Amino acid sequence: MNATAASLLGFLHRGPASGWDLVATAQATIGDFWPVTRSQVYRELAAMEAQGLVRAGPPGRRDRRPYQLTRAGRSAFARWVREPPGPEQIRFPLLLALSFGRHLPPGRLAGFLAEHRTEHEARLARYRAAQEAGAAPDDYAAAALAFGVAYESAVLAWFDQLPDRLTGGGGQARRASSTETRRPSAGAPR
Amino acid sequence: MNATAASLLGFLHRGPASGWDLVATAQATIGDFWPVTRSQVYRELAAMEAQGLVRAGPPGRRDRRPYQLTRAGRSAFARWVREPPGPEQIRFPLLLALSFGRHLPPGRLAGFLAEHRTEHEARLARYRAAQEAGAAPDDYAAAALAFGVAYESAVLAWFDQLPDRLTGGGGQARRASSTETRRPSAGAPR
DNA sequence: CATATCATGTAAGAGGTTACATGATTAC
DNA sequence: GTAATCATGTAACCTCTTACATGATATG
Repeated sequence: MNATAASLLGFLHRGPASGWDLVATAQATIGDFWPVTRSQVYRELAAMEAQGLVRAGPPGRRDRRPYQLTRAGRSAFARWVREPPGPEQIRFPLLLALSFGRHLPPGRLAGFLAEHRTEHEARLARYRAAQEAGAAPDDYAAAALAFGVAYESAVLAWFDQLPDRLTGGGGQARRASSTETRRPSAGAPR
Repeated sequence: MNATAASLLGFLHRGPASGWDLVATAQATIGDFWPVTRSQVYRELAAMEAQGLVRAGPPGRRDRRPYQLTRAGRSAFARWVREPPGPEQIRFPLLLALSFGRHLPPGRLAGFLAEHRTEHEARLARYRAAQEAGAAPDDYAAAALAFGVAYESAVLAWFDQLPDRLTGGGGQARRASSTETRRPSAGAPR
């Protein structure tokens, strides 16, 4: 039982849902730390139906095919959720680029960093907004959201403590003094 | 050109190396944010040799097969490293378990959290030790290491701000506080 | 001479991504 | 009627993981 499939079983505890629904639910609730694609959902649903973990109920409007938990599915989920979760898997291409920074032309790395910083800033804003809107339905979701905030905050703080040499760009040109007219591109001021 | 293969090309800039060497180098330098397995290394080396990006030099002791960069390999790497790095991929089973916390028996989630916290504590200690030992050969590696410290610190801080209801749970609570006699209701809220 | 370490690889499969392909219904 | 959205699925491919299999050389 893989975690993606198990998560679908978890969502089905709320009631019958179609593949389409499950994609939406997954994206909204666990998408930030456990990406799930349409392809996977339909594949896992088919596999789990074959295993008797879910059952397609009466078809709805359009081509809607709502699935519901079977007793076997319920217990498969219960078994899965009690197992100790594995370590997190991280793959961070930006750090890879950073590691090979010596092979990058001047300013290029600074550009990469600036782009990613912007991205993380946006994500933090999104999480904060969700927090303030009270979007989390329970303490568990709230804790997961808090993780997002903690993570993005840490990433931003990390960006901001990087030496100017890496973020300020222009190769040997470090620390253009108070007159910052030199670099129009990505090494944006914060 | 995938990032794993490209990284191997990157390492080969330091001089010829065997698959074995490259596994060790990769684990030591990028392993924390870009895991690389033996299997991948040998496969990618074979593939890159077929593409003319690397060439096996004269065999060494034992069955050692040192590879070196070709000019094509050098330029393939140069092309790769200039491309904007993609977004980080994170998969965090603990957060998944947390999200489904309502389906966990009391105390179980607390146990998971405690185990992971210990793990992250150890990693932070390792990174801090590496920093203090001056293990980073250059500013780039130092920045990557700093990321590790920032990340692990944030994770620990997150653990420590979780509501008692989640961490204080039933069974194997870490950090048993002075009032650990009450029956916790970890699985109960809403 | 036995054990640890160095060293290379293959096989099988799981899991994930991207693109392709199709059709039904609703809203304008 | 036409565009947007809902809805399902397939195909191909890439990447990564795990386990298997083998042998050479150092070290004690």
